[in-house]
Amino acid sequence: LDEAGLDHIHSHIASLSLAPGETVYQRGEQGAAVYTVRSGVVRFERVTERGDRRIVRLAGPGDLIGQESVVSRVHGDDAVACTEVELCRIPCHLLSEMSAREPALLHELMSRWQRALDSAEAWVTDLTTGPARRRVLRLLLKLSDYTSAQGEIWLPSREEMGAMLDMSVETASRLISALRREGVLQTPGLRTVRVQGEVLTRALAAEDA
Amino acid sequence: LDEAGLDHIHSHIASLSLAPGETVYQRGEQGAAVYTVRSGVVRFERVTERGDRRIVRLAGPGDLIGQESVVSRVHGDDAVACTEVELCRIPCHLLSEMSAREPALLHELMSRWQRALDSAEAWVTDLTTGPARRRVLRLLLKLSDYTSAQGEIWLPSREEMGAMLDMSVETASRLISALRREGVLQTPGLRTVRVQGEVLTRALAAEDA
DNA sequence: CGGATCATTGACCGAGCTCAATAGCTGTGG
DNA sequence: CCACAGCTATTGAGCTCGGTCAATGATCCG
Repeated sequence: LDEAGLDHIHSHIASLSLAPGETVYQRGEQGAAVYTVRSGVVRFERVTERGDRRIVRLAGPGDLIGQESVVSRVHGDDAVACTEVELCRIPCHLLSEMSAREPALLHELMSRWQRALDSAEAWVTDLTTGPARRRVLRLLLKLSDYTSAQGEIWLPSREEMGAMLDMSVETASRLISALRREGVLQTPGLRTVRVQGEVLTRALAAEDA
Repeated sequence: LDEAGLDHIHSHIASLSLAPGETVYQRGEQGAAVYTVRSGVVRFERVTERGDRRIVRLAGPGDLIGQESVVSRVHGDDAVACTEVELCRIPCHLLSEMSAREPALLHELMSRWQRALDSAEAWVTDLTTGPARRRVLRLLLKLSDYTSAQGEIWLPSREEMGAMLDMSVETASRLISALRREGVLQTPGLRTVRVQGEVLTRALAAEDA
């Protein structure tokens, strides 16, 4: 890409930051851009027929979100910031322009789609299977991918955990408390958790035995 | 596309049919082709750390499977025929050739990816949420999308239902029996089921109330 | 006909839900 | 600076849904 091209691109890419709870987009909207996550965690949620929220996937640094806009599909879920989040907003028309010049970009785009699909399928096996305690441990393992520079991991509210793992807030709370007592995790702040990967892995192995 | 082009394509596209239980591909393999489903139902399954099978998604007529091969990713799950299945096998190199000539094809491909992602996310909200009876009813609703020409719907074995809905075979059996007694469904054959959409919808509404 | 596999049904029990009370934390206004 | 209101998290008590174990039918071949 030449100099003028880069300028053109930058002038159209906006970076934006969201506070926890703010939404990137909502179900049913027709988006005009895709976003890359620079920092923080974004959740995708849907509402069941019965009316309860269910979190179906997470995205973290490096992930692409809102791809459906590229194929002119309306968003199928709400995308909401879980933590402080920094995003890059890339308009779809820009993406089209760029990919016309650089076909490898399309390959990359498809690759991201597959990554999202993978993570949605893994969600089912990891977080909706087996006893509650195991699901909580697997969630912690997944969240540890999003460890911050200071070595702290975002700990969802109990209600969020419930929506991710399909359990009541009480059960989530009981299990986190139990793990704290057992020394598997510490909670320096209300929304942060610290675990030793080693200990977590051992706890999971014990669970799966 | 000209005449010669079509010949070229047809000479490379093979249609194949699988018996129930035969696999299209396996986890970890590096596929060289994608497949479209012409008839029948294909399941995608993964194995949890603990060793139990979990079905994470289904594909039916019109769906594309094995897209990950396009971006040179190994398959993340096993694809297995649930029923008698007819597939079209499209080698990836052919897909590349064609999409170079016809860019709309790439758009279509991405659209299929999004459809798969959608269906994986819907799986979580529909089939892993709430009490067992509700999950069974929602599964029947989903399967009714694959109703055959004779108005019969494929009914999974109880073990398969267990792997889809994360429940024991006994619970699946009990619930199917109960629904049969209540007149919500009939099972003319062991692996086929007949339901009135109307009745099913009402049963679900009662459930969600 | 005998053996194998899958579905059904029963009895019992425990994980996790519901309801309810208590404890912490945060912000707001006096 | 303190008191109070509004959340969220924690903990307890009791009950139910669904799991486990086990026995009995139903089907399908060989």
